[in-house]
Amino acid sequence: MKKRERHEQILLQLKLRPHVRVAELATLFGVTTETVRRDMGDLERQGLLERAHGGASATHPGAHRDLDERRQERVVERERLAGLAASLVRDGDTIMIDAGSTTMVFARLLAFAETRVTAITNSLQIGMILGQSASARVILAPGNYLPQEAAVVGIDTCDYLSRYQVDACFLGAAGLSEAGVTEAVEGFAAVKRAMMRQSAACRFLIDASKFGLTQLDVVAQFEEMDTLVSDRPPDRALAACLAESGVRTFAP
Amino acid sequence: MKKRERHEQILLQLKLRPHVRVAELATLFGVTTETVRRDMGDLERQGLLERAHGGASATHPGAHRDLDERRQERVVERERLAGLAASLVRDGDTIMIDAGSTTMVFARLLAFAETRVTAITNSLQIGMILGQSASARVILAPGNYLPQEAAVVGIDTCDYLSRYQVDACFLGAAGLSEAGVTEAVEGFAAVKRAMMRQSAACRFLIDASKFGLTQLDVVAQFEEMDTLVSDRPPDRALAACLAESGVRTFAP
DNA sequence: ACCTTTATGTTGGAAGTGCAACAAATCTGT
DNA sequence: ACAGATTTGTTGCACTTCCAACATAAAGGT
Repeated sequence: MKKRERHEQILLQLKLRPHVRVAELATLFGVTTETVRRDMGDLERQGLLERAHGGASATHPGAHRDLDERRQERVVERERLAGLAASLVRDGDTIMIDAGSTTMVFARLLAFAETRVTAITNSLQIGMILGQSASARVILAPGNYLPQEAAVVGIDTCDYLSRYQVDACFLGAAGLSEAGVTEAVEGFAAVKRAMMRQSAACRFLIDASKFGLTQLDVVAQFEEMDTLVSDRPPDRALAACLAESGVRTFAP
Repeated sequence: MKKRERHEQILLQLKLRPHVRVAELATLFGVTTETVRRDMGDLERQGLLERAHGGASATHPGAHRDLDERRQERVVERERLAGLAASLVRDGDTIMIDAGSTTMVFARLLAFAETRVTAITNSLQIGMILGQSASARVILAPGNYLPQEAAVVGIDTCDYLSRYQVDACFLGAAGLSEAGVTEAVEGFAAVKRAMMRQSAACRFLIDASKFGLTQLDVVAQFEEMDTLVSDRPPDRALAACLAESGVRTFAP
């Protein structure tokens, strides 16, 4: 087994569980612990994992090249945003949840709060997180798997969603500007629109760093939004657009 | 600083970085390493973190303790079995893969071998593993999410599967005896049967520890099996049954 | 084939960690 | 105040891991 293979295997393992041990991988690969240690050293220098005593951990999902301080601040703010959104869900609600890093935090808080919900999602991670909670019922949509996002998209996904009618949908987005809500990942916009069609209320979870950005796919006009949840109030121009279309905005 | 406070702090830290160390937290909190160790033990029992040598990691979204534990067992045998099964797949094949710890290893080897396949599965983990491979196309079935197995089951799952026709299905099982192939997890048997109906060939991946065991749900009679892949040849009686029904057996 | 570079294995001692048993301190309900 | 439960600290020992230095093996280029 070559070095390159081991490196890939280590990273693959870390996608499946948060932590691997040096000794464990050494026996699995049939090499010395020192070799695994060196492998981990290489990968750590590339920023692909984080070393720990006796093993290594996956770098936090969604950690690209942001400064640590910003990353921490963002976590806190995103947590608050998601907390606001979670407070909009009541026991017994049926909801749809879109794939995304913000909605993932939302799902975790929902699971933690043990809100009794039935949730339909196209995100595998969100399904797994919310599925941990005994008080949640999770239904996963089918479709073509998108590895970068750990979600499914495509016609099957949209078709399947159209079989349900729920109280509300919680959607993330990559941009919010005068053009409306926009998305960058191919296939996501269609899924979001499908979810909107099947929901009595449509709530967007968009953190302030997305304000003013416009991406390729238009997901929704202002008129189609019911609620915007964010970590900061939008600026003048955006706030005017939102108010004009009667979008309720939640922000600390 | 009270216990509860420390617990919250530990979890907060784990939201900011993937891994914390016992010693580090001990000095931070001003308590003994033993205390931190106990705290981590508590939190681990609640499934809120994952212990590691010298520290703890955040539970990875989508990591599963029972599955991880099961994966630790019989690694070598399972690897060999899965390798045999993977060698039965050719470039361009369309296959269905059942949820299970053995089939998960199979999927990993398939991804590693970069076999060009289109795979349909009801297992989220298998979808994620195989989806990593650029040469695999993964289609996920919908359904009710089963947290213990990280898979979906139910009528939707079976319905959806019936829309496809594939070259082969690769199924695990909890028991193989004179009664045939049997399964213990509720809902799995129906999915396996649905997969069998849509496949030209039906291959069972069953390690030798399952020989002689009979579970509640009968998945298949011997006549319905095409191939058995295992890590050891079955004993006399079982081999006779298999031979009589023309089941091809692969075992080292 | 040769040399150079790289990768891997081996070793021994230092340091870190886990565990269990016990003791001390603190909390809790009556 | 008291007894009992819970929590925390202490200690000793076994085990694991780390690190650095060196030896060996494999790979790659000319």
